[in-house]
Amino acid sequence: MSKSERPATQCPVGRTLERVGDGWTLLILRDAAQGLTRFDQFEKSLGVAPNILTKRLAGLVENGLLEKHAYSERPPRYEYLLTDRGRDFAPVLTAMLAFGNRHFALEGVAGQLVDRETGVPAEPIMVDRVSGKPITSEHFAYAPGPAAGPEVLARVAFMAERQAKG
Amino acid sequence: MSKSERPATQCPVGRTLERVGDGWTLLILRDAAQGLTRFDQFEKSLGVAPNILTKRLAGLVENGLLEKHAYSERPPRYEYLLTDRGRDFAPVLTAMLAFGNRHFALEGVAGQLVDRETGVPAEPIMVDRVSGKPITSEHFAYAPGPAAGPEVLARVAFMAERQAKG
DNA sequence: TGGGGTAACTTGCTTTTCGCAAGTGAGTGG
DNA sequence: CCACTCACTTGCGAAAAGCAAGTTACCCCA
Repeated sequence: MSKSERPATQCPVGRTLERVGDGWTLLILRDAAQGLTRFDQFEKSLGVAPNILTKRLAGLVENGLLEKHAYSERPPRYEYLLTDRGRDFAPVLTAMLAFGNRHFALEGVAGQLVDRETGVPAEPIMVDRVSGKPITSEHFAYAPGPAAGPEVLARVAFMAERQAKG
Repeated sequence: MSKSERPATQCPVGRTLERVGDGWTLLILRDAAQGLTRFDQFEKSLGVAPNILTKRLAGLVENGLLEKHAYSERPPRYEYLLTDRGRDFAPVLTAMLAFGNRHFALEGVAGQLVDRETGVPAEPIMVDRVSGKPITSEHFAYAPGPAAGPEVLARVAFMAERQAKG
């Protein structure tokens, strides 16, 4: 996507995508969630070019999802550890995992989340933490928040108009 | 990322990213979920170049998330409608929305999901549909499925080894 | 009948980014 | 002291993205 200064969206999805909405970045986060920490581990696992990896790791550190930590001073060696923010990204990956299994597991499920105790595969869905209601368009709607600017308001207005008509 | 034939991952997250793991593609899906259907609506909303938009829409159609539907034959006019598969992608966007609001809403929340009846903002989390347990690494682990090949098995083995050590 | 507008693109060109290969620095192991 | 590991950087050609303009096929209005 363009690097040039586009006018900084307010949309929370857009905000997320601006920072981590890159293929390699998401794969790095997947691998980090599975316990990879070192440059060459990511390099081998992903088959990514080192210059690209350097950039993506720097971006993740800059945005606070990874922390660069020296585990050896001489020689200088680093590992990249997930921060709390990075760990908090897990639901996005979980949602992608579930979606991939539902739609792109042609030859059957290759990897899945299972209950540690029972071994039963999970069926991850999104619910509201408080009410427990599943997040569907039936129960929930996109609405402006306290900081909503014209961009979001216009979008919500469009959706409302659309709902009224059709 | 590279278009050249890399050896087709089995990882469900990887599978998903291969097909829709592109910034513009994800933004198109966001907009489609909010009711946009037409070429020029996406073009204006996203500020994306038309040649790029054409490619992304074609990719989404090819992967079965959108359907190209003629709403006028003369002149030929098309709209792009979410398929069931496309609608099923919503949890990923919801997870990104929640993540964005938790971490990148500097000046306050601009857009959020609210309960249609009560107007109370949702706090979307992932749970197992059957047991209702929240999807955390405490309760759930990544495990090979019936179709797991060496790639997934090696990854799981690595994670287990890592867990054992500390 | 003709000028303007809309919608959904395509084409051509420039700029940016990516991917690959090779190189570098600071060590460790034999 | 030679090979090897790790975490990179540099240089270069290829691929992709962005921009502007053009195209097709209508409809509307006077």
